[in-house]
Amino acid sequence: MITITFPDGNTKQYEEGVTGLMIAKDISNRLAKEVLSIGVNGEVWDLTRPINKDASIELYKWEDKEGRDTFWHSSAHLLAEAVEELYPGVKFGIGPPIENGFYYDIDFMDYPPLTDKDLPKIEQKMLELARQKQQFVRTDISKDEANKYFKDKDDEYKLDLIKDLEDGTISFYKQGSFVDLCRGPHIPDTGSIKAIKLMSVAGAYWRGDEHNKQLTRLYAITFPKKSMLDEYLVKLEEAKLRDHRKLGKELELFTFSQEVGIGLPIWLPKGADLRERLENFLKKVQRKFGYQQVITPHIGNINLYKTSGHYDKYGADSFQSIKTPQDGEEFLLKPMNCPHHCKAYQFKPHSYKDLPVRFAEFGTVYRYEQSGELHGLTRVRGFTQDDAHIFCTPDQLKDEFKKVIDIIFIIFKALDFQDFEAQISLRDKEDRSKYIGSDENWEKAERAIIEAAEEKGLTTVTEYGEAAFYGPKLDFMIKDALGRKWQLGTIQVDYNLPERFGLEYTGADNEKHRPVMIHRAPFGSMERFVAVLLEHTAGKFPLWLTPDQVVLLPLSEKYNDYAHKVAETFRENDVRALVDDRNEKVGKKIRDNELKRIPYLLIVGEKEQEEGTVSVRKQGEGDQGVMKIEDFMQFIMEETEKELTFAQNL
RNA sequence: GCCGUUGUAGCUCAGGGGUAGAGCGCUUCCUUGGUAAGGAAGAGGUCACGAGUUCAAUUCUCGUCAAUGGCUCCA
Repeated sequence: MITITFPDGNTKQYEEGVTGLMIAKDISNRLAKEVLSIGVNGEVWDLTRPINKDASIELYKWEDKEGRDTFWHSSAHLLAEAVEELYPGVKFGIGPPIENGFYYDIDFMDYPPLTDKDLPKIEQKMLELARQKQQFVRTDISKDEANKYFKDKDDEYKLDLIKDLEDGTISFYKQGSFVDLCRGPHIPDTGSIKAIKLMSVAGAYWRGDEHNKQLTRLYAITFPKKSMLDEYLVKLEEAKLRDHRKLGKELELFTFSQEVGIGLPIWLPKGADLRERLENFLKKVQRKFGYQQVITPHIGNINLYKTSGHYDKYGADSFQSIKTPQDGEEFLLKPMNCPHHCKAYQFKPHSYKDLPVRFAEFGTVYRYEQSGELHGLTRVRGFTQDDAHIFCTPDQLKDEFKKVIDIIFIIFKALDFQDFEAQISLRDKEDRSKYIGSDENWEKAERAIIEAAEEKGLTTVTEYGEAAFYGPKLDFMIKDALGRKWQLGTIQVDYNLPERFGLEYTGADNEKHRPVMIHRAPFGSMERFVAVLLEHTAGKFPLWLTPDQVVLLPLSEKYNDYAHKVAETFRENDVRALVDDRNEKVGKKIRDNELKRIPYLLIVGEKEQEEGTVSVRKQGEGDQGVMKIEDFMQFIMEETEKELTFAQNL
């Protein structure tokens, strides 16, 4: 007998060789139907794999990520089986579960390129195979046997994978006619896969390396119930309604023009208005934190970027230099603000007593992003960073870093971004050639970030190879409506540019010292931030941010003058008000302005005109009754003020 | 940059080898209204661009450009 310990601490005796499925059945038949995999001493196992020793276990269902991953991973095998039947001779790469479903990378060899039209056929095949309730059977296998199997199959991708595996840890899984190299685990059989949707086909380089062959990646999702698939598809449709590109158009915030150039956003009046308000908000916060605004040019002499190292790193893949009538004179559109700010720092000698010096600028930069990477406002070629550079002594570094984290928290709280991920981005462990500066400086910088994040109690993930070329970063990632992660706020520690530019301050010892630099941008860029904000709010901005706070709806043309007069009074008091004086019925005006996400609609007719009132209608909540003009103005000013001070005093 | 998809009116989209359609929006007129779409008329399109096939191409083929879902990249 062995002892099985459950998550709640209870234990129970079982025969040696008991399986997860048997334990689940022992608890209840219903659980046995729902369970997908089992955690055995922290490892996820098949439900059919015998447990031969005492163990702590946890049963995973659909609600658990481990359960879903097992389900989707098994679905990936099912996809592969279907594809192999329909396209004999294809070769398989990898097929992992992802956040929403799974994919499989497949080399379709000489078959014509797969298109969307081929997907339903594969779906049908999968359903047909699933209904056969094929069991997933695990076999432990030696490295030699594994190699032989895939050599016979002539599958260089699997052979490539086996190369990195240790003998004795290799297993195969078989379901139906399909055998795959796989660590597992899997669900007991394909019968529980009831709903299947192939989402899209994409190209993906083998092992994510663009020098390797591009395989065909099939994205798909499956569910144990048909209704769950339907729900998922509805949710997807709803997410698309929050797409910032759609909302940006609808709300007239920004646009693009091929004639201006791809990836170069044009901010329309309402968008510019919104952006200005965000900028002013941050400026106020930064003033409190001791920042000073500077303004620097959009271009800089090419030599500036040779000094900084940007030209060496990115020159070839950038917008090319701007020439002047003067021979040999070249300028670059600035890809970053830091070199300019270094020069601002050097305008006069600094004493240690001056530090930290904090230079802030909404600096517009230009980067030649690959055309396939451009994406709405989140990835563009010209954008404005809410940039600042802090020049401080090494002693001040950690404190300064922590203060920047505070600023980012203020912003995230003010705009209700609760679901973010803090990522520490360090150097690539293997390839140091991508970076400038000494190991010693890098280690110092990396340590400072790790410690500051820890002391702030941040939960972080660490990514190697994600650092900037001059220093490590702490990045704040937020998801868009479709769950794609975007980097917004970033804080970077840099010992290298101060060295390259020869920055100095005089210490208490009357000797010259080198300051440390912090690069930071809490929004990241105005473009990306507004995009993510749009998706989070679905275009319903808080009162203090929204371009139009109030629209007056005269009941008929007779009351247009009254409406305009009221709106004018509002505007004189900084309440952003418009009049919808179209020759339409009030129901129509309400509908149109609700769709434009105007927070307050004020209906005015005969009664209101006579009494000096407005009939208030709140977005999404309907009629709020009648108020005196002054009372409403007072009310909305207070609401706005309340939001703003709340935001700024966080 | 690579793989897939898409490109028709300002917007959302239908259509299809014989040079174009709807709804919304816009203009004008009627209507002057009480909390999510009042009515009528009208203007508006080199069917992304370039080549090829054809008596004839917006439609078929190829190329280019752009958008889009991914991959790679991202100072």
